[in-house]
Amino acid sequence: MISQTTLRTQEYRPFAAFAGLDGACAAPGRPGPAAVAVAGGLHENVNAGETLFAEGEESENVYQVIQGVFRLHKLLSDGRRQITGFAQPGHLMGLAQTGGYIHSAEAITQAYVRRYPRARFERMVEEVPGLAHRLLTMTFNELHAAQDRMLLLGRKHAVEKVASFLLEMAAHQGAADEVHIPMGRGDIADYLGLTKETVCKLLSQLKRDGVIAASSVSRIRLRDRDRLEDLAAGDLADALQAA
Amino acid sequence: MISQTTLRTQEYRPFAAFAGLDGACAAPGRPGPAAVAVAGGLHENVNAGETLFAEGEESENVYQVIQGVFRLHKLLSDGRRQITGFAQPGHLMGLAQTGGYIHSAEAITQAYVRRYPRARFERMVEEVPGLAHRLLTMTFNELHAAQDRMLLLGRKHAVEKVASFLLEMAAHQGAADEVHIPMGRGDIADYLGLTKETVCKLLSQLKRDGVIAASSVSRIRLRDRDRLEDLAAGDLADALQAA
DNA sequence: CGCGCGCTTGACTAACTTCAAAGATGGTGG
DNA sequence: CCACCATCTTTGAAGTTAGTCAAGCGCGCG
Repeated sequence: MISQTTLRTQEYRPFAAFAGLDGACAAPGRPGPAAVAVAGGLHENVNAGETLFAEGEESENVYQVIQGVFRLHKLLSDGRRQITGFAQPGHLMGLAQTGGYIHSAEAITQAYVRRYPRARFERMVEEVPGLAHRLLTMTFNELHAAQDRMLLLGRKHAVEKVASFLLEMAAHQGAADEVHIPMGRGDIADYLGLTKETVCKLLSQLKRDGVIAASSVSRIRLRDRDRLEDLAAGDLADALQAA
Repeated sequence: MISQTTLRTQEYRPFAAFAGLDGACAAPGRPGPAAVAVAGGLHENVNAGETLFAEGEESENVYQVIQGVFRLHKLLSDGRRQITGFAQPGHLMGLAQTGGYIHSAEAITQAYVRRYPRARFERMVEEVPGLAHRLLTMTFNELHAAQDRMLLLGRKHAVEKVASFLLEMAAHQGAADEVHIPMGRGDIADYLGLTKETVCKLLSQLKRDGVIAASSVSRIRLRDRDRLEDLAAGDLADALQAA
């Protein structure tokens, strides 16, 4: 059986189903800095590079991304970092079961989020019909994506990881061939379990081989999507020309 | 901030909350091979090495492990394998949202499972009060564990992976110092993103250093749990004696 | 326009894998 | 009950991939 893993990853859109959360509840809540009361939550601004919440911290709020991109990461004590995901508009962040947040959230770009105090969010889940079920669907999809990423982290080679990443980004952006990469090379590396140097070298190699082209550091064009998909799936791993 | 990641992983027990599913529903359903009708599902036997379901297959059933251990894995087309988890008693398997199963399930030991046809399971989730919420909790816990494993796969060194694995197994078995390892070295390797040879060599190294002892291949005694926890957390990575 | 940070590249190194072979283990049948 | 065989585990030597270190480049911001 041919694994469809990579393709499935590309099709996955986290939390798109949650868009309908709006207007479910409109309560006061103390406005934080730069907060604006909006139907169902407090609208807040987060600047690029700012930390929204940190791993281990008491989980007081649930956030939904309105605009911008966040990185979610975990750290080892010596500073090694694993980015467990990027949160794009629609995505919920900070859903901790008990205890503190399970990862940190930092804005990669300037961003807006909607904030729901934890207790209020939980009340909504109890009261709004169908919300628990939608949350369940979203969480399953997250889990599914997490398992694809385990396969990537544990078993894919560096080129395969980079190819998978490019296709995943493309899928999030409507599968156009021109992909915008909002995060830096270090973030990509910590997402794929590589170093920033390795990411650079492999992007350069893909450019040399004509699989991709770059109009700028953060804008990449997928010139040969089939080749990229074969690479991401683990076929043709050695089909690229040597340096 | 010191990451508590590893400790949290150890404390995690998948699907323990689901024990109460019993007796929720008792319907006929065609009995499969060796199937016995039991409150809430069909009781089935699975022999060691048998495949319960395969990645991509139409997801017709949801299973709960009654006895035994399963490995859940995904494959790349050239045979590289990533084990995304081990399912122990209480654990639900085969919860696919739409389309086929997201991974394969194979019995490591002789096992018993309870089978719920998919439609029936979904009806139960709708009808049994609190079940959706319990499922949500379980899925969050799964996701949490998956993110810990991303950190392990992407950023931990080989010794740290093996140490983490031993502690995770110990935590599943009531944290006693004598740990039973039901799976082979190859399974451990495919779970940790290593090769079986590397797993062997590092277990031997841990033995030489007095951190663990082995009365048999599948029975390991944790002699210095503190050291093992430091290793698993990524501290002391180089504190072991060289070969 | 200039400066700084992040990106890129190359040479070297280390960690893990691969390959090969010997050593346990346990299940089966004589 | 023991011997045999297949399979899994263990160990060592050689090979590869990705990481580390170091230096130059270039984009974008002020």
